[in-house]
Amino acid sequence: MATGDGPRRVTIADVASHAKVSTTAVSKVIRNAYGVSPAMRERVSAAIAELGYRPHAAARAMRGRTYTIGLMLPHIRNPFFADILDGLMEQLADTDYQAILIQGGATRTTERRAVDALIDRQVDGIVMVGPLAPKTRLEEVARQTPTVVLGRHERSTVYDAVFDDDETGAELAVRHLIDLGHRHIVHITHQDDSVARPADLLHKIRSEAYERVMREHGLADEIAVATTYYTEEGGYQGALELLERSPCPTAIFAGADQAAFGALAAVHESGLSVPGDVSVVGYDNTRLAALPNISLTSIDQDGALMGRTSGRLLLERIEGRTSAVRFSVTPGLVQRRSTAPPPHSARAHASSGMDTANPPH
Amino acid sequence: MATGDGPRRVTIADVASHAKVSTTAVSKVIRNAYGVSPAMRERVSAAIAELGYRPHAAARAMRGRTYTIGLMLPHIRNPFFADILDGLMEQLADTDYQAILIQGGATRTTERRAVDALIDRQVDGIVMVGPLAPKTRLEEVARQTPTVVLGRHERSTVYDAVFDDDETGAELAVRHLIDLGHRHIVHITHQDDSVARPADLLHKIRSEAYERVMREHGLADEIAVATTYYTEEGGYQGALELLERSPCPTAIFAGADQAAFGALAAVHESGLSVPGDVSVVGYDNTRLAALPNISLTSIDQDGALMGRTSGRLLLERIEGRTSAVRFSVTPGLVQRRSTAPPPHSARAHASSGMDTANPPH
DNA sequence: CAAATTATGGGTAACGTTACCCATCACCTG
DNA sequence: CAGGTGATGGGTAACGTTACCCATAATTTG
Repeated sequence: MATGDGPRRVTIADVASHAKVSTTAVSKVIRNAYGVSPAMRERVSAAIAELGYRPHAAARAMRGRTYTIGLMLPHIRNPFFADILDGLMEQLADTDYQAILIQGGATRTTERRAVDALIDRQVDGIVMVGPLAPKTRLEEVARQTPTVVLGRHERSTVYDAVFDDDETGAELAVRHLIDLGHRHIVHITHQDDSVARPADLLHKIRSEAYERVMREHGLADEIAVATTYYTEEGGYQGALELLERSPCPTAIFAGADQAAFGALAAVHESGLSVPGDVSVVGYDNTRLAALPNISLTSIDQDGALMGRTSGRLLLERIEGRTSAVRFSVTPGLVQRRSTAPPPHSARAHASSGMDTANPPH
Repeated sequence: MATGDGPRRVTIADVASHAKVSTTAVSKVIRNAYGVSPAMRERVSAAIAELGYRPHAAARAMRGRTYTIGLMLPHIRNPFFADILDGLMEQLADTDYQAILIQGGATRTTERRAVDALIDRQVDGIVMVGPLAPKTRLEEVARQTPTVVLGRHERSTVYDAVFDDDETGAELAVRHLIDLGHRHIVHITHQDDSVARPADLLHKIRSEAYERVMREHGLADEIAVATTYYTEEGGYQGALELLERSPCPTAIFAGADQAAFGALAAVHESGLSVPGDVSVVGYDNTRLAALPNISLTSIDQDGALMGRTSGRLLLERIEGRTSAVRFSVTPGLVQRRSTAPPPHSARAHASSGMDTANPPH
């Protein structure tokens, strides 16, 4: 190995000899453990400051805590996750804990590798955002390390769950479109290779709520779902596919803002206007949705609150709580200019279908 | 501590006794070290597979490598960073290395804490994206751990540098606006609390190139810079401030797409149209810029390439390279519909052509 | 005032892995 | 065939920290 290691790292032993006390004493001070006199604390703290000592997290990992929380995100591109991270870091700010992120990717395999990496690095707690793994795997992880699962709905006794009421959120979106007078309402959902029970995955819940509400309003025949991905590219492809239907849909409910952005692009490229010809609703109410020239109607869920809560629950677990907690946030509709009543029956579309140019890359 | 640790972790000793060899032998096999016969390799591999052994990264950290690369990002909200991460992960995909991320935040203090956290966790290499720290600090880090600094321009003998030619990029942007006939061109830059030499920070380089090009075209008197942040909010505030000038600017060059998005919002809110009244140029060419109803002219820099290169350089350093490498990518202008000639004092060019940027009303 | 209790500090053995070195053994040389 | 040379496998001591336990001093109790 080539690490031209500079001056040797300051260790607990250096601090101990400098302060003329034992390493045990130093360890107790830095951990705020029981059995240290104020004088001792003072003395050791001074030595620590003087030498610029920092505990070696990797060494701690062998014996005690690492003061590290691992956050597994499917992908960092989705700005909604930034809200979650902000919340988590806010919660951790006044503690000794550090958050590290790892990208889980789009498949169970890559996700597993990522979470294993977290476990191998001996993090004290794990937050998994929208994991694909089956419940058994989640519980296996949770038995090794305190875990919060964010975005899944199943009930477990070994991990805590934080989620949005996706059922209600999707219902708000579809109802909003129906109330505006739409009937040809289509949906873009997310494809995954998960083996989890569909009822526990947020995208399944959203898409099933879509179908349910449609049926409840006598629109069973209008149900059409494109199964692509909660990404721009996925939304773009899904919308292109759905816009070829006849009659052409007048409203698209995308399961995530990212997908809605792609859908907007597809609508525009098809020569149709939003919301003149097609209304679009997203989910997550990311900041981008509020930009005036996107102005996307979306379902708001409080990502920062979810992040803060995840952090809090993890700290509680680390401190010893063993009972499982479920925390649910309530979504709300934020109406913007991407939704409007459908065009009147006798309307003339610009020729649809033709210009399938380049996807936004 | 409450970790209800499940079954004890499989260790190298378990593998050794199961395969009836020494722990040393197992260690050699998993590290691909010299001195193992094919038979031995076979035998140990079988035992590893059978027991589902995974090396304990935290324990490895005490002796050898952790096979971990740490990526420090100022903030994950900027989608440009996702490109960098994609590149880095692509480069690492076929190796044993894992990437972990850490958010550095907006100040030197938080950044320092983040990078220290990486060092304490004994990562084998660090990529720092747009760090605020002074060069001395970067070199201090690099002496402890192989380091790539991404986005800064200074020359160092202890770390590798990967960056975009920001000078050229900014020049492309400003020239483009000048060529279109603009004179009242303003700039939005990023504020930081760095103590680095201004000439080494990418936002300084961009803003100085803006001023230089303006001067070279006899537009010294038109120079106006808002110093906010490379964020949506920053771009919004900066644009509001700049739009109050008299005469009103006809073009805004934002130092980053994120800021440009905010600027677009501000322009719209001021009742002005893009590009009818005001042209806007961004930097980074993030995917969002390509969305039809944003359609932002931007300077493209290949983030994935920068990420891949960072990974490669780090692996080389870990393998023993000690000389310093500098890698520069060349930016290019991607013209979209957010830029057009300035409105003419008295003429009937009446928003010719592209009215596209009108928000869906 | 002796005995019991509490408060405080330190010694030591791990934790799981790897670097370094040594012991063996088979195979070449000349 | 003695001595040398690789190739292969294993023993052992760290790495920096903390949990557990014990020793001592200080205080309270009966």
